[in-house]
Amino acid sequence: MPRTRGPGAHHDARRREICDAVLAVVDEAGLAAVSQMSVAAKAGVSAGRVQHYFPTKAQLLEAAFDRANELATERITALTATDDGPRAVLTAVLTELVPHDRATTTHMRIRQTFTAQALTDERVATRLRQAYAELHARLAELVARDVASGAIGTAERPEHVAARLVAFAEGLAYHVLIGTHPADVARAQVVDAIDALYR
Amino acid sequence: MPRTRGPGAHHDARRREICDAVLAVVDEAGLAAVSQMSVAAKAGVSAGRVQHYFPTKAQLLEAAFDRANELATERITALTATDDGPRAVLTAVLTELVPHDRATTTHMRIRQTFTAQALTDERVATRLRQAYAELHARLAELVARDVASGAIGTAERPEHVAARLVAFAEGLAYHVLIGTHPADVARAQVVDAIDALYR
DNA sequence: CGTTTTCCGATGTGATCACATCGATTTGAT
DNA sequence: ATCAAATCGATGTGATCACATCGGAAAACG
Repeated sequence: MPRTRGPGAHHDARRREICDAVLAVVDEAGLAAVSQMSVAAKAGVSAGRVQHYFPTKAQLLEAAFDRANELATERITALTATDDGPRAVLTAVLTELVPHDRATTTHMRIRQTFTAQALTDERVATRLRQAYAELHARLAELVARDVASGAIGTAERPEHVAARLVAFAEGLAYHVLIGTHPADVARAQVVDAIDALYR
Repeated sequence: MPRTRGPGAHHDARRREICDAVLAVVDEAGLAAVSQMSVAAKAGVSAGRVQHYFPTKAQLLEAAFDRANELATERITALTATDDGPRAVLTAVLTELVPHDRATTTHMRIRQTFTAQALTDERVATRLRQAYAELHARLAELVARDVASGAIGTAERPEHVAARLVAFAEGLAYHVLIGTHPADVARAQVVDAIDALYR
């Protein structure tokens, strides 16, 4: 039995595979297309296995959303790691929200889908609020650092600046997704919004 | 037979009632909860009538989305009618996108839901793009007027300014909907973004 | 008034789904 | 090796759904 570390390493790996299959189905066909069958087919496993690891559909969706947030956090953390100063990190993170390749497009399609789901699913809503609280806090801290250094001069609270920039980038992102706004214009507008902070 | 105007006045009225019921179900329970049964119950009619006016579910959803866009256009037209100048109209329309009462909350919940649906439903996507093209054109025209008058000084194209402001207002709106951002702050931020144009 | 079309409620049908159940196999601990 | 737990495939079940069908009621029209 191949096991990399501790008991249940396979258990977690299989859960992750199934969650990734859910996210792939959501990306390609939306939440309505998610079922034991479709997920099992996408993951290349039996429907029984899906049911074994996620006895109810609600648990499956919640776990998949957790997985999406986990992936998002990884991406953001990677961008935050390169410590080129708050401005560079802010720019990197926020422009990454605008779909410009397969990975970012998929990511935002999934996010948009679950945001809609959150409107009528309190469990998803709770997770979404938690994810945004963390993102806003991270970015607000970057803003606060440059406010303290004097690079940013504004009376606006750092948390509000962060929330505003995220909302702007996501609003643009949705319009890019549905094709009503060019990705390059959106990206430039995000960069402009950040630059405006430093004037 | 009570008929107000021309043949089929009742026909159109009943279609509208059913579409409004769809929108009510979407608002309260999401697109997943839309079925002949749920819509008929919400409208207080028989399932047979729903099926008669909308033979397929796709037609029902498309008609409901058209109805939502019709209502949105009415609201915007009402705000545009009061000709207090481009700036006042821009402010009125864009702040109206931020949920602050029952009507605006419902409107944005429905919009968010259909935006997600558009990601995997090309018929809805087409309608969504058309609706945004009209909104952007309307707002761009207002911006262009104040650019021509010199009240707004910017090198940005009016269509891009309009798209940017809408994206920002909607991005904030979604965060207000899910409860990660206060409505009054969002509204003030929208007003600020417009004010920035006039500096 | 008659008839032709529209309306619409009721019922049927096949498909899909979430979830339960259970037997067989595999795995991990001792 | 042995046992107990975890895994997992297969099958069953009841519910829901979209949509088809059809008969009668109502309305529009000549």
